[in-house]
Amino acid sequence: MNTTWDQRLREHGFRITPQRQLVLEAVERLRHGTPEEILVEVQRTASGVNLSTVYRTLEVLEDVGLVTHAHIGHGAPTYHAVDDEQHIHLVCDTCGKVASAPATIAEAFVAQLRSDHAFITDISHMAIHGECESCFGALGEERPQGE
Amino acid sequence: MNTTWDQRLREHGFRITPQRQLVLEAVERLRHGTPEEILVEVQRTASGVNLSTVYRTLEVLEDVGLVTHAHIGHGAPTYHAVDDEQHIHLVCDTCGKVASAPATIAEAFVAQLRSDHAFITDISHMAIHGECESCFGALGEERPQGE
DNA sequence: GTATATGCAAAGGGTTTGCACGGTT
DNA sequence: AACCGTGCAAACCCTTTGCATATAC
Repeated sequence: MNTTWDQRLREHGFRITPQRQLVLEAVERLRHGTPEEILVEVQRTASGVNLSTVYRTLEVLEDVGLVTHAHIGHGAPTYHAVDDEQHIHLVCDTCGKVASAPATIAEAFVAQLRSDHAFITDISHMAIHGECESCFGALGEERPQGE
Repeated sequence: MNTTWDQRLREHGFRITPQRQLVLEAVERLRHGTPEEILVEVQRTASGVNLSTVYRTLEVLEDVGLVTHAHIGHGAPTYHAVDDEQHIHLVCDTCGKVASAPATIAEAFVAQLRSDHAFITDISHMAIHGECESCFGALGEERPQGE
C-alpha cells in the first residue's frame, strides 16, 4: 500500500493531468495555502494555469483524500497536504497571528463531544479564535486583520 | 447597572436611531440570524431599511457589546444577542444540521489552551465541524449544505 | 447647526458555472 | 474516438465603500 498520488486519482476515476500534479506539489511545498496563493505557486512553473482550475483541482484532490482545507477566518480557506501532521489553528483576533497546535491536544474535548453530544468532531476544520499571549491584557489595540 | 440598549449606545458616543433599535430587536427575536435574515425581519416593520445599514448597525451593536457573531461555515455569519447563553455550534458536514451545546463543555479544553499555549480562547466564535449521530456510519451520502 | 447615520449604487473579494476547445485514456 | 479537464468570461454571494441626503443631537 502507500499509494501514490496518481494511483489515488485513477482509483477514483480521475485522470492524470499536469495541472493536478502541479497543484498537489504546490500545496505540499507551501504547507499552508489559499487557492490564490496556490495559483501563484503553480504559475511559477506553468503560467497558463487558471484560478478556476485550481479550485476544481483542489476539490478533486480533497475528494480522493490527498488534501484538506481549514477555515482560518473570514477570508479564503487554507489547504494542506493530508500527510502533514493534523493540527489546529489558533488565531489571535487582536494581532491576527496564526499559531499551530497538534490536534491531539483536543482529544479529551473531542471524546466529550462524542459521549455527551453524539458528535464526531473534525477539530482541525475550523480555526480556534481568541487572543494570544502577547496581546492578552494589552487592551484598546487595533485589529489589523479584522475577524 | 444593567444598562439599557440605548444607554449603552450613548455611552459609546453613538446615536439612537430606529434602525438600531429594530436591528437589535430582530436579533433578539431570531436568536440566530444572518445579516440577510435580520434584514428581512427588520423589513417586516420598516420596509425601507437597507442591507448596508444592517451591516453597519451590527458592527456598532457588536462594538458596544449588545450582539456577537459566530461563523457556522462558508456562508454568512450568524448574530446573537449577548444576553443569550454562550453556546457552541456543532455543524454536521454530512447533513448540514447545526446543533447547539453550552460553551461550558469546553472549559477544560479552554483551560488547556491557556496553560499549554498561552492562548485565551473564544470558543463560541467559530463552529465545530464534524458529523452528527444520525449521519455517522451512514457513508456515501449527499452533502446538502456544502462545507 | 453640525456631525453622524442612512439609502442607494457601485465596487470589491472569493467562488462557481457555462461553454467551446484541448488533452487523456 | 469518446469523454473528461481546462481556460476564459460571466455570474454569483457576501460585504464594503463613496457620496448625497436625512436625522439625532
